[in-house]
Amino acid sequence: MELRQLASLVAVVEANFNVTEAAERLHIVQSAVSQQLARLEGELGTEIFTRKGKRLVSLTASGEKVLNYARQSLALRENILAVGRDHVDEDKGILRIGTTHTQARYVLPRVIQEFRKVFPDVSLQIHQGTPQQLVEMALADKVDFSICTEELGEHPTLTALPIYRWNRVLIAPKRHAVLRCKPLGLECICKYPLITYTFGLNGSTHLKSTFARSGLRPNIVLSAVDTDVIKTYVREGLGVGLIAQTAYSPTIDKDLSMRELKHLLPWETTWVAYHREKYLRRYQQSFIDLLNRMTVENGRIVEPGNAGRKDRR
Amino acid sequence: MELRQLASLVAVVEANFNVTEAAERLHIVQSAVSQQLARLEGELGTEIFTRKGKRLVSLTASGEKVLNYARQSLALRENILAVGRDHVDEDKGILRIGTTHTQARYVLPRVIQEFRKVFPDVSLQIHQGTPQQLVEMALADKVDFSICTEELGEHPTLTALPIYRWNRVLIAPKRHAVLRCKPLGLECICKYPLITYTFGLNGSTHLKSTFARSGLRPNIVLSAVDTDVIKTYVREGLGVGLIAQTAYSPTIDKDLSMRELKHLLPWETTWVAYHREKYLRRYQQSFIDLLNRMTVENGRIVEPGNAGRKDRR
DNA sequence: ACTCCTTACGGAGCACGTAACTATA
DNA sequence: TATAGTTACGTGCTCCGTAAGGAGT
Repeated sequence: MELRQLASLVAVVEANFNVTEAAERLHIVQSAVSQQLARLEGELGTEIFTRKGKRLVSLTASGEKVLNYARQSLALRENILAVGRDHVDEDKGILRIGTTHTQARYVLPRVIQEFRKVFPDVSLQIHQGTPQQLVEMALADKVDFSICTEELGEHPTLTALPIYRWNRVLIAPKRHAVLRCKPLGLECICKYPLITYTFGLNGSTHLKSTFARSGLRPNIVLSAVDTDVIKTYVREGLGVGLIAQTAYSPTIDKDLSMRELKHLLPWETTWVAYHREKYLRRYQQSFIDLLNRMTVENGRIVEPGNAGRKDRR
Repeated sequence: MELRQLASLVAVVEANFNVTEAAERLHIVQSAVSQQLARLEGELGTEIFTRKGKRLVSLTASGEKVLNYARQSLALRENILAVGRDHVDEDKGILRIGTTHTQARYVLPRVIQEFRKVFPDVSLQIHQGTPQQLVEMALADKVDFSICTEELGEHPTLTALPIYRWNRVLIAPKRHAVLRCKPLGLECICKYPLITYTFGLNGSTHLKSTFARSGLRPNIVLSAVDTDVIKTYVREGLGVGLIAQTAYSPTIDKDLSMRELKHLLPWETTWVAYHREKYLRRYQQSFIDLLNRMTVENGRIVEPGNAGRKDRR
């Protein structure tokens, strides 16, 4: 039994039991994949797939077990290859980051700039997705690690590290009625149509329950995955925006008024997470270290990688 | 990179960097192993071994990491093959048990008899060793699981399950002076030369500290790994024996007097343990289930596999 | 009719074995 | 000098590709 055969098995499953597509992903012809599968089943003396005539339909009970082990084997191969690449040139390679729009747009630029100074020969890939997708991507090694606020902290096969804590701010067009509320409270905010992040993104899960606990039903007229979209509609006068403080820029957004809501809304933690068994190359570890040293002051990222405020949590 | 290459790497390390010996274990010629290693190092682009001229001396830093992953890969291959064998004939195969002399001689026979009734086509292998060796054997998959009283419960990469609790009895020739002690206490026992298990076997670690805590220094004139050896010397009049209650047979040992010491000496737990990631075939799981259902009454194994006393722990 | 999988067959490459060479103890 | 490892080369097997055949939608 060789890894080649296990790779065929995994590829076929990931291609929804379409052998032809699996072959394309493996950059070999379809018949070769068929042969590997036949060889594997022959060697194990058991059917891995259930079939309908010649078509593969699903996995047998044994097949499920084998698949599980096969995936782990291939992950180990990746680790071994990574050890090799690290040794050949430990400052050169690819870094694949999975994250949400908001992180990619407002948080990561400073970190990435810092990272590029130290590792100019590492090419960066940013893969965007929902928190659920980011978990999948980290588990399947489609990305080296994922960064976002939800989902990451809970999965048992991911190692998750907290990066920073943040809260929301309210944004509204200058002279909007909400700005006259003194003091600014939840009931007051709820009087106006709200625009905020789509449920399940950027910590909106906690947000919802906070309003619920106060017995308030916010009127969310629009939700978006994307802070820029929210700002746009706030500018259009569609409503009042609730966005991450890190996403508010006093210079770019000077046409919008901002109010902090730290005292009203729950704090969120943004995490970085990677597969528990993954070998991290030196520069990957360095990136995570940079994230950990990242300092947030008044919701603005001050200086990743310097001494800064260390007592952040 | 294929498993064949990783197998060569592991074999060489396990043969103390002797390529010739590794080749013999793999049932191929030595040059073939050399080639596989060269191929692996070539593909990784890194030296795995440090060399003295042509001879392999040790692993490099990368080599250590690779070896670690390689071992895990090969363990996964074993699991996959086991899934296959389970499917081909789930009641047929080999069961390799690692254990100490005392377990093999006094505890396992009843369990094994029961097991053979259910799985007549499983061939059994008993491998004996010290608790330390048994841990190694379980970790390296030289045995399917290990059974003994010490060491097993602590190792993090082993799954350990308690089987039964036991204590020691005192044995002495009929009419020996120690038998006249009423009540029988530790001080009294310490007046006579003692014969018991060698340190690190059959729970003698706890035994030592119990005497120490009472401020007593037992005079252990002979220690053995083997209960039968202890009995022999007790019969010779060399001293008083402290053995596991399960190892005393009223019929065979009717020339020796026995006294329970439950109230004086610490209880020991005998464990079964296997590698945390190991796939257990059906009959292996069944054997462990049998061990778990094993019932001990007055230190005698009553009936493995029946209802019996279930409130044992 | 089209897609998809299997099987047969041929060529290229890889693995293993033999053997000659080289280096260490 | 004996032992151990590398390198060279030949043979057989594996793997991949092409292509034909059968099975499902």
